[in-house]
Amino acid sequence: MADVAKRAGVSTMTVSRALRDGASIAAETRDRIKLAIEDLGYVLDQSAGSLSSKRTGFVAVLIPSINNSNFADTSRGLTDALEGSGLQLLLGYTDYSTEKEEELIGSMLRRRPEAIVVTGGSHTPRARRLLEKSGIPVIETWDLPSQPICHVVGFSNAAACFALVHHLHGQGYRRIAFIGGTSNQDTRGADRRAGYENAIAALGLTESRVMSFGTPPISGKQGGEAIVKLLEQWPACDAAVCVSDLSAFGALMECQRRGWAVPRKIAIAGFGDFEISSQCHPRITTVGVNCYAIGNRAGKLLLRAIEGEHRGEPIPAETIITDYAVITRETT
Amino acid sequence: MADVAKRAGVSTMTVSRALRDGASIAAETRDRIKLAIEDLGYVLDQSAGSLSSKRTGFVAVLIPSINNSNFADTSRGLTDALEGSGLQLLLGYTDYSTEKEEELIGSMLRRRPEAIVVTGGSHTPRARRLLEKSGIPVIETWDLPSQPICHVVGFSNAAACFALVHHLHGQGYRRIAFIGGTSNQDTRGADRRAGYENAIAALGLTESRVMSFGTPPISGKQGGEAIVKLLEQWPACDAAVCVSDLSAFGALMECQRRGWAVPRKIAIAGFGDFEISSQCHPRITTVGVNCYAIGNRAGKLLLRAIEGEHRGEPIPAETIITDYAVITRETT
DNA sequence: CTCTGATATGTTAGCGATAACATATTGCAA
DNA sequence: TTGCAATATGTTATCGCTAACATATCAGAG
Repeated sequence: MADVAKRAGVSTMTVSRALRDGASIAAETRDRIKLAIEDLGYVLDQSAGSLSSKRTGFVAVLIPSINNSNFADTSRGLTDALEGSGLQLLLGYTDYSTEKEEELIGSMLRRRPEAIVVTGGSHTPRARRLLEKSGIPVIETWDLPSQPICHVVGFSNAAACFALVHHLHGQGYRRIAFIGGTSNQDTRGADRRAGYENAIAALGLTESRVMSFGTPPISGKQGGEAIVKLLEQWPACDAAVCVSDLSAFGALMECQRRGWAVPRKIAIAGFGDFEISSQCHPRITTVGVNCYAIGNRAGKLLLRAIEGEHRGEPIPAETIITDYAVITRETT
Repeated sequence: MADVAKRAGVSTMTVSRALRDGASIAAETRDRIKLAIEDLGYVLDQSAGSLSSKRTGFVAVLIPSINNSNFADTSRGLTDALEGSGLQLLLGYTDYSTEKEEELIGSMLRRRPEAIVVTGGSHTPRARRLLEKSGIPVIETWDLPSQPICHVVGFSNAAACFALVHHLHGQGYRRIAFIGGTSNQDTRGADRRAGYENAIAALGLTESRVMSFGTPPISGKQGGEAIVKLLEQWPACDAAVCVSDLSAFGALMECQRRGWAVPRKIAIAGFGDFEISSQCHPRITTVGVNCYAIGNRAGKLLLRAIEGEHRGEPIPAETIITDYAVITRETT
């Protein structure tokens, strides 16, 4: 920057001002500096700037997996909300593990993000402590934690799954099963299962049929294997609720492969409204959960929170509940 | 850090050493410092550290889209390769636009990454200049540029698509069409189309049938619409090569919806071997391109390059060609 | 008992930018 | 013409950490 300043015949402070907007600087000087920058191929060092200004321009975002169209949509919503704000996403993948999340939170905080967005409301005690003491706005998403750390943007996975089972009951299905992963690490999956169990009880259905198969997130392939095992164990079963659309899709395709009519022999429902569910044949009944909106509203909330923090007037903790809807299609 | 130092009765330098491994420090002192850190809830400020050590620990990665399982696999490969190295990905999405790429390269370089990975070999002139002058290892992936900037990890999209068409010809198909997006911004898509055209010419087939539909990346829905238009325009067409598995899947599902037998009425092939292609019914013939390996090998290359850079012995530009293979399944 | 080299710790001086304040310059109302 | 606010630029002192060098301590060889 000193080189640029010398070449433009100004001080470094003026160069610094030329690179930001909102600073008072003569148009002519700015042009001269821009020229010098172009000539020298200078690129601002933002880490140095952050150190001085105490604004890193980072937002830390932790999602369970990159390879999941739901979370991809959420981070797209976030990216879009932050467009033009000068804020940059620092993305991390937890692989559905709270231990990995804890580790990632640590390494993220070392970068001094201005806010942090996490997926879900269950964390290791240490992770929770780190978040609480971080001094930056924290947003928990994709869930409605009973004891939120700060802000929340999400919905109740249990209620959404309850609604889905209720809907299937309304369609006349009575022997409804649930297909999900084997672990409780995927808390959203566990919540959905809880919603299923609640619905079975509330509807007065006698038997709950839970087929746990594979480590979450369960794949399409595992969904296919699960439905075969399900029908072996409970041949009379007339509907299967899958923990995600991906497993529902796998189950559906396996049925087609075996010549099992869907929904005549067995109905299949998913969760998440992945793109694939509206495109495959037959189209899959699912719960649409507005992933993009979760990210986008979290992004907008976070912008307000950061601005508040910066002006010394922190905004109070907010809980934004996003909507979901059962989408009836051809598999039920 | 000064607080921690005071509490542990040492200097800040010793605290700094306690936080890195490889530094000479007494185990007892380290424990005392760790304790003080835990008590005070201190979190190292890495930006300040980077400024001093000139090592930011960032690796910039630009991919066209987050919502594409191919690129998701590539970044997973990268993440895995970098595991434990202390390097952190700085991910950016170009939306298949070179303008956006240029802008992103600028904002990434301001963070002083230690290496940068870009997708494809075509960039705006300014973007190219920025990369060349960046002074860090640059890796172009997913392509074999004729004039690489530095390192390359990829394959020839044209050759891979050529091989696919050749394979279809071997299966007996003669009136082969290509379904892709309308723009040339997606250079990998354009390369695949070129490979198709070359193959048609090389095989002595008389007519090339290119159905361009929608802005890349074309969706499953667009794939479905495209195959309908394709068969309207060229009813005798007996096989369709789609620019990606997603569009192939959409086309396949649309055929099923209309009761068109695949592959009897028309064969369908994709590109990329997305998970979906091996799970749907019938399974889709495609070209497997080893996305994970592209990311993983790029990651390992980059580690060597950074280390070389750091030791003052930059490694020479490398070109790693990853393999691909036509995977014959049930749609052809 | 001294000397040497290894190990452990401290001191000083930045890294490259910006905040905060100081100073020049300008325009325009009185 | 004078004075004062608004605008444009410069100066100085950090931001929080680590490199590089300096110093202290100690074990073991001679």
